Amino acid sequence: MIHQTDPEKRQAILRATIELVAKRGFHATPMAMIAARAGVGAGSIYRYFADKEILIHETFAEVSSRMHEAMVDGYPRGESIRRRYEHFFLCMSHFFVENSSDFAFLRQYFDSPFGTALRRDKMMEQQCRDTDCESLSCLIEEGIKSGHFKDLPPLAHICIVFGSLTSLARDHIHGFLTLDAKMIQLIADACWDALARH
Amino acid sequence: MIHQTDPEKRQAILRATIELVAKRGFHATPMAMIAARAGVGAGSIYRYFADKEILIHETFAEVSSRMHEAMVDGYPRGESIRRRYEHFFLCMSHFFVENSSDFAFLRQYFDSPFGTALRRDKMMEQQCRDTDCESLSCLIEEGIKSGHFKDLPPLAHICIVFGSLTSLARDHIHGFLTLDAKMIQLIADACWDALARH
DNA sequence: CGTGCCGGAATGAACGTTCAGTCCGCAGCG
DNA sequence: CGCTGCGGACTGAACGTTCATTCCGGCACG
Repeated sequence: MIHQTDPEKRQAILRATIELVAKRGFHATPMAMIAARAGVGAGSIYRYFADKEILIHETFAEVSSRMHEAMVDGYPRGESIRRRYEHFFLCMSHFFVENSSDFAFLRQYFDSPFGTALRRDKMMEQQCRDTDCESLSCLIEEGIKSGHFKDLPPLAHICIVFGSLTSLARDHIHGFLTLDAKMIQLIADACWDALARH
Repeated sequence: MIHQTDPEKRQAILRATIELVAKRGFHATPMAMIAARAGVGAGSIYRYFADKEILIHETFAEVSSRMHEAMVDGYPRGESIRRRYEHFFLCMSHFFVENSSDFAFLRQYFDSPFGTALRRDKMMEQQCRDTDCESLSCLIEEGIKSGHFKDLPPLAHICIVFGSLTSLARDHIHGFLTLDAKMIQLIADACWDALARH
């Protein structure tokens, strides 16, 4: 059994994992490097995580939950669908821009055959478990039913929003364009046009 | 110096690399496995590629050029901007759906810190070298200048189209939705709404 | 019978994981 | 209050494995 005696040390390991995997990719970050960056001995990681794979999965869980928090915080419950859509779009953009390591880690995680199908489901599940359904997918289903949105599979709408957003965030991080508040708003409007009936 | 005595063997190695990296990820496909799948000895790979990194880069070049071909084939030169946009969208969708291993390989390549900045530039460059500029980015610049498209950075438009499309292709391959011809057309229309002024 | 490509065993480096020893804080005793 | 002994978290050198790369005996072809 693993005793997690020092939560700070655990956090340090998680943070080191995020930063290194984000910058170097999973296959190029040895455990020893993570340990060095976290300021712990190589063996100590195994006090907190059974092996490398579990470390990666738990790191994902941590990032995912932090992102979920950011999304739910300040959700304009009960307001118009357009405003709620904008909340999601702006929150995600800001989260990705502000936490670029988290973002890069997530991309690595999802696109390596580490987190395929299963994990995406889990993420959706997690967000939909809320009693008031404060998730993008619920918003989209609502929009389709109410006739605000085009009659496409909900997942197609999600792909348009998420796909655009993550591509933009990536290029922002690589320095190819600048996602300031004004730009984010313009792009949110553009993506809205893709979703909306006209 | 490397003598490439047998072009067929070289192709077999490239194909094996694409399929294995697509399915298992780069860090989980040893050279020995590639050799076995290609039906050659472990040492023979080094007759064609100096090391693993070069093998990956050249595999990317091969996939990239095949994709470029598919894109240029049947380009409706001189027709309306809408029709040319649709050509790109439909070609890419079909290419990704038909060549799902190529697609998965490309995603792995771009999102691992293998092909960051540099490679994306190269891809754009390659497409723009054509005298008639049969590339999506040129199309978009034309659309912005002519007032058909919103006044955003061209790269933002590209992110919306590429990002949506690649997310959709991924979910199609994972079986979460079905990209048939009709669906692709609907989504091309939706993305057009994101690009277009209204 | 020579020549040069080929395969796959051999090699050495690098990695994940382990474990014997170290260190630290505390409890109990003098 | 100080000294000592103890428990367990921590360390990092060592281990066994895996992998990229090399090397050489054999084989096919001329």
